[in-house]
Amino acid sequence: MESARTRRASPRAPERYPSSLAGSGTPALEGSPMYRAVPAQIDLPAMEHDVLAMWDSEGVFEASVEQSKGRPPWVFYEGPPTANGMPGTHHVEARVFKDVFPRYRTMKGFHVPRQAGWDCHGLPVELAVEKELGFSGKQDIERYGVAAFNDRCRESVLRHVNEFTDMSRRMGYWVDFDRAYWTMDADYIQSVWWSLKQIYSKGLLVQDHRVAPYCPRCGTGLSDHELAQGYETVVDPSVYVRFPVTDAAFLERFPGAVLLVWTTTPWTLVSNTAVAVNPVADYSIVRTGDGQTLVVASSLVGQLLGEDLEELGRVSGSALEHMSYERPFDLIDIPEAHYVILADYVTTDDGTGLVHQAPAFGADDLASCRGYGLPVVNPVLPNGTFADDVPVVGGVFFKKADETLVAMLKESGRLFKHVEYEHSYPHCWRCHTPLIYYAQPSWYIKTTVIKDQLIEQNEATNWFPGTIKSGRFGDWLNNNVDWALSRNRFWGTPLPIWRCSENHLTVVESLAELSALGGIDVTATDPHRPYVDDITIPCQTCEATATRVPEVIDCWYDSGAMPFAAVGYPHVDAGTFADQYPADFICEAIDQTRGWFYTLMAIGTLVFDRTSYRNVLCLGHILDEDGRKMSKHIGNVLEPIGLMNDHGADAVRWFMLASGSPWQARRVGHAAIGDVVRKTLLTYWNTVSFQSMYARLADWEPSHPAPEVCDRPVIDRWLAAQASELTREVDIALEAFDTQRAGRLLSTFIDDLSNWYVRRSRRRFWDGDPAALSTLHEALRITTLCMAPFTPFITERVWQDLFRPTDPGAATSVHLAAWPEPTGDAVDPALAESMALVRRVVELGRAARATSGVRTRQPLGRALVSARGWGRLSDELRAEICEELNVGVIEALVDDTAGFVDTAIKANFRALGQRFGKQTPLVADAIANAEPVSLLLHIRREGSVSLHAAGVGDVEIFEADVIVSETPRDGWAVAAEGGESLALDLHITDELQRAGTAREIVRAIQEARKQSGFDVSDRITVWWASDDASTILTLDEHATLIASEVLATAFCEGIEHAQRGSVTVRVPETDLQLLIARGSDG
RNA sequence: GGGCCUAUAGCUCAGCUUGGUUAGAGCGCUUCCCUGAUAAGGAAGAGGUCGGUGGUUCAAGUCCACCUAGGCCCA
Repeated sequence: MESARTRRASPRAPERYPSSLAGSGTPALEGSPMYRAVPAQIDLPAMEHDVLAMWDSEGVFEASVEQSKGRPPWVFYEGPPTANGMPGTHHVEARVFKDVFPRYRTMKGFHVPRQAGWDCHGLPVELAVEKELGFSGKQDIERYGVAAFNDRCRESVLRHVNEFTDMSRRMGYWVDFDRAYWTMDADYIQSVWWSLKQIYSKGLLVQDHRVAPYCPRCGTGLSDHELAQGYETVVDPSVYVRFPVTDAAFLERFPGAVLLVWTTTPWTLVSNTAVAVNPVADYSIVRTGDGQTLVVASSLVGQLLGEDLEELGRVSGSALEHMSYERPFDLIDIPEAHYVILADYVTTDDGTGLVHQAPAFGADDLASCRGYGLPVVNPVLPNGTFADDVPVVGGVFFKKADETLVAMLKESGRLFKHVEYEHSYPHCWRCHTPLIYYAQPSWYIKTTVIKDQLIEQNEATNWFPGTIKSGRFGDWLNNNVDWALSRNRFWGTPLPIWRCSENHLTVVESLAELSALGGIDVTATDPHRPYVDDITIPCQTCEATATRVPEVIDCWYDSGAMPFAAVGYPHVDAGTFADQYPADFICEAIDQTRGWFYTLMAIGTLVFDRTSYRNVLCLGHILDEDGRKMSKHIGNVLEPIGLMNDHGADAVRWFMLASGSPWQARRVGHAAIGDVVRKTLLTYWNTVSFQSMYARLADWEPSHPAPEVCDRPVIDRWLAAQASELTREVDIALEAFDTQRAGRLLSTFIDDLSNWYVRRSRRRFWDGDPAALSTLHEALRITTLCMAPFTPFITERVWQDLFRPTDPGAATSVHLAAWPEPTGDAVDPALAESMALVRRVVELGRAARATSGVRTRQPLGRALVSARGWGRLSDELRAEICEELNVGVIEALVDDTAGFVDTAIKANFRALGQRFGKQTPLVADAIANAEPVSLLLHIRREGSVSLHAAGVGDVEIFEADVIVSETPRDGWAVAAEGGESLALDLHITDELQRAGTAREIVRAIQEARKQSGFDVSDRITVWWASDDASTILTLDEHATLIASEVLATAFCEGIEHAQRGSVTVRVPETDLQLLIARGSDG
């Protein structure tokens, strides 16, 4: 025994470890199944770097994927980031969630391959390069050369890949970068081509018109993203125009009827094609005071036309459908048009409820007119002027035509009203030219055809949080519009459609097919522009030469195609795909609702008739400490690597997973993350360090025999049950993708472990009690395993120090271990409840101590408790309370009839409400008016009591129907909470007084030992002297106790004999003189 | 303009699904206690019209409606 204690455990050991983490670590313990020494202090970021090095050198990630081969797959898809910017803290957020569930599922026995990916194409990449080159439009790019431009784009994509991989590695995100997919790879592009051919062959890929914001000066369309930057407030004319009805039947009922139509863009009236009304709104036909017969929405009659009028009739919007009218201008030819159509988007809040339709210049207009097969006629040239052959306004810039046209309306008597209208209108962010919504030919995927299927697939998908499913995402599907797929750009997947002069189309699925069709081997050609544009093939219909159409596709299609394109399906690897479709889990932030989440589901449904994911986790955004969005502009960006090097990646991960709700916007800052370190990580670490220190001091090894759990002290049985419950509950929470709940369970358990179990059991650890060491060992093993997916670094460190060396069967990494099984027999709900009561009573005791002013070190004779369930507590549990509160005995406060306590009774509304409903307050009154002591005695004797409640009658009241509080009177310190109370007997006898002094002495010596840097196992000698009789008696009585508490091997009266250099100890409120010194010789 | 989310202590957030009469935790602040692992722990105090209004109910932070403010997405 003594030899073990001479081995220094050294709680003040250096902060850094021997850097080797592997099993061969501590040379002195080679081959010994003992714990490694765990210092109390730890530098978390430094420890994490050691763990990263170990994972690399032992290939732990690869091993975890390898060793699970053949097990049931759990499929995860990585949504590809665009790497042409620096990674930010929001990337860490998503990646933490993408990491924790694969790790958890791996522990649960699944095979979880994780392929990284990179999104390479798209307008943001092009814009970044344009900016670098100082370009201001497409003409610049064409002058520069598409090949050279695309080379720059390719290079730009690669630029920050290293920053992304470094950040991912640093945070412990396990994903396979070596097998990453790149959306610009030739194989990837050909998979996309294949899928587009599938969609084309189903008749769902078509060319049509698309209305998009367009800058007539720059000659280019603008993306939504660009659009958002360029809104400016302008004043436009707002005109109300008369459109005479020409429908004979309607005119017969309402002679001279005129549609009153509203628009803020008079120049589009030249192209008027139809008038839209809301099908379910009411429309009134009214005769005004000056004799006009007007048709307007009924709800707008008053504000538009005033009171002086007569309503001739009222019809629903749908009754007006197909009614013909005379258009305001007859400048261009628009055949088969000019009648009323129905459109849901028409509102009757402003305007007239009748909306002018020019399908070439409005997305809504185009969509509704398309439903009627109306023509799309566009008299405006790409440079923004009306075509020269248009009368009157030919050659005029579109905006400038407003003035002329309004004057013409006035002249022809069509103008009803003209006002100025201030609103925000999009302008080009480069040149401030007002944008024109402009119809251009475009390629569409007709997703509206599969809308019902999409809704069905969404029904079968689990969304976290669930509100997205029917909310944001469900709404989006319900309002589905066809997918405008093509872009008139350069850096993207080229649309694989070849067209001849006769407009026959040939869609190809691969370079191999192109080679076969063209008779030239082009399989080695870069499938990007401009190289692919040079390939021509004979038209499959008419044999004329076919060339590729000029467009590339929306890069969102690229990423949505990753389930198959990432493995080159079907050209490269059909087998892998079959095993990995659909995904069990995907996760991104909420902005992907209409991005990746949609494109994945749409493409999956289009090509394979089913969506590509089962469960989708949708994260809220990360904000700065003040709740603002992080942006370079404000300068509030948290740099992720720096954040992790400050606090450790584990702390950042824990924050993301468990602090606040993942699916809500959250504020992140240094304070919040530092909190995680102190509260959760260091508490866990210190418990580990504690276990290691005392196990090593006692030469204890986990393989040593220990009593069965059921034969151990009650607190051990309690902890074992809690640990078992922990693994079960965390499992359930993670199964439901609820990391917040899992995190709360874990941090609560760690708190219980450290601040209740260890606190209460310290003495047993000092003595090397195998039952205590064994119990804590197992509890830490379970905690470490359950926490491993959350904080992979610190748990790995603990695994290497405590569990790998002591169990020959242990996995070489915690991340190769299986999820801990709950031990069903250990769970005892009654014990958990009893312990909760014990802890509540202890809290009451502490509160009573605090109010009494008697410090805890001063023993007290007895305490009295009133609490329901007290009678069921075992003596063992009552003893826990006595020890913790330092009182001699603790007794129930029951059946008091001597006026020793005050008894108060309150109605328990929850119990009463269920039985009495509406009459609850009456019964509660009856309880309040009853005499509490006799009522309570009656209930306790008979089980219930009958009371008369006014307006109700006689009712039977049980103990559960009342909340009792009993509080002792004078001479007691009392605390009460929630119907439970505790009273401390404050009478201090001389004997108690001396016991208190003994405790003071112990405490003072311990403090001095600590201050002087003695090791916890050092033996000491104590010298003392006093003139006070009581103090001398105290030392006589308690010398043995004091000596054993402070590890004194000699206890000498007379300080004059003390050795040189011994330490003086001050004991407050005594005249005791005390010296101590290390060593056992006096 | 439309949809969704959010609003609880000075700050960060639980609690709301399943309504119950003293609304919790952490951080910060004040005072005290405890300490033989801990950067810890405990007690008390200050700090709340649970965003507002109305409704349902015996009873509303919790359910319903409307409103206000903020955020996100879309026009």
